[in-house]
Amino acid sequence: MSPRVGLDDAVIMQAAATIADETGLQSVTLATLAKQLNVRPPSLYNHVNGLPEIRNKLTLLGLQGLHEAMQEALSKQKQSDSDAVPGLAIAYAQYAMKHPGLYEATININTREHTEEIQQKAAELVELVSNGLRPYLSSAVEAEIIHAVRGFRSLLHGYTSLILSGGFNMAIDRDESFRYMIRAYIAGIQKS
Amino acid sequence: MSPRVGLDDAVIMQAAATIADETGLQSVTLATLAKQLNVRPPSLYNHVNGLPEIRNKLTLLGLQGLHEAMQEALSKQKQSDSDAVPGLAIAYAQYAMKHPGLYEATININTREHTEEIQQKAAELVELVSNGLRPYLSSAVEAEIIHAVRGFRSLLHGYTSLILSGGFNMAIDRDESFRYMIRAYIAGIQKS
DNA sequence: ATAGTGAAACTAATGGTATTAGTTTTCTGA
DNA sequence: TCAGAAAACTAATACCATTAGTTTCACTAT
Repeated sequence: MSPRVGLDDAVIMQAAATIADETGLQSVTLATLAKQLNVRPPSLYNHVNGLPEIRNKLTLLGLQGLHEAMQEALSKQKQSDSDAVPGLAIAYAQYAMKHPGLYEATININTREHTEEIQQKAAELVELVSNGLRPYLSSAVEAEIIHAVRGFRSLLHGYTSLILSGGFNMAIDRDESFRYMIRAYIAGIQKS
Repeated sequence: MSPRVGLDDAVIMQAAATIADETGLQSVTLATLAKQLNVRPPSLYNHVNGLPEIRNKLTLLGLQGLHEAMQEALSKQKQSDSDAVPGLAIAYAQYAMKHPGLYEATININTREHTEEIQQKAAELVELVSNGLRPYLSSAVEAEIIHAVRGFRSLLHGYTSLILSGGFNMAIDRDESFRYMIRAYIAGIQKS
């Protein structure tokens, strides 16, 4: 009756990530998860602490994925150092489109308690963007770099978030809009 | 036993908006709403069709509020016409900070069905931003205007969304970052 | 004034959710 | 081999939204 399904924290989170990306973050419940894994909901508590913990782990997975995607984009174009930022931006957006559920988990941190681990990973991401953006700025004043990074993140997140929410449906190419706004923003921060 | 509380669609939505702004959109439930209004949950169905409808109405309220706030910002500075956009941006952000719940309702349209009314109001908002942005653009090509509007909305939504999610906590003034990014973006779209 | 009607409240019940407690089964290592 | 820990289970509790069916109130027309 309990033939020891090979359940495991990693297996559970993999299933949760798949559900999140395929049918939306809000449909990651203990019920759907248990059904997917051929197990009764309470059994999941042997491996995981409850739904909030699962959500936190999804957030961490999303941040890690985003970080890896951008890191990879950076290393692939090390030659043309000053042109790294559009690559970063595209990597960010592509990851979000490929993993909408994990990306969504990355953002809605407001209501939840966030782990130390999550804080850490988020800071790494800021650091990465920061380094990518620095060559574009004439001033090396730390405050200006922070303003520039915040703006860049706002642009990236706003675009992806609006797309994932069903926005930008007019018959104009979204990718082109994305390239346009990145180009404009970069030009803008260089000017001042 | 049923002393005819003066319940009403408007009263219900007012309570829902308050709950949304004060304790988060996710805590707008029929249970909290009924408790707030001193009524049992099923009674609400005499006035409202269910939770999805309440959410849609909150979305509409948010869009209307946003539209009014930006419209007002426009009319208050009609003199310096070419400098309207920073005012629009500030009005947008201020409304979102003042009404975080309604603002959130404005965005998470993805999972829900949206009414014709909502589509309409959203289009009006785009139109308003579009008109505000037009004087800044050298080219009057419609596609470029759309790109510019999308970028502007992305920047606005990204900034407010990240703030509301608890981001941008470093000891650097957020308002200044906001002014920086708006200034940079405007400079960027003028350049090309 | 009062009877009747429709609206607005109610109670009760259903089915979904997370979570806890307590129990059984299975695997493993001594 | 067997004893204990780990991993599944069932049962129960406490929420939630929603529907059905019932009662009560307020108004309107006689």
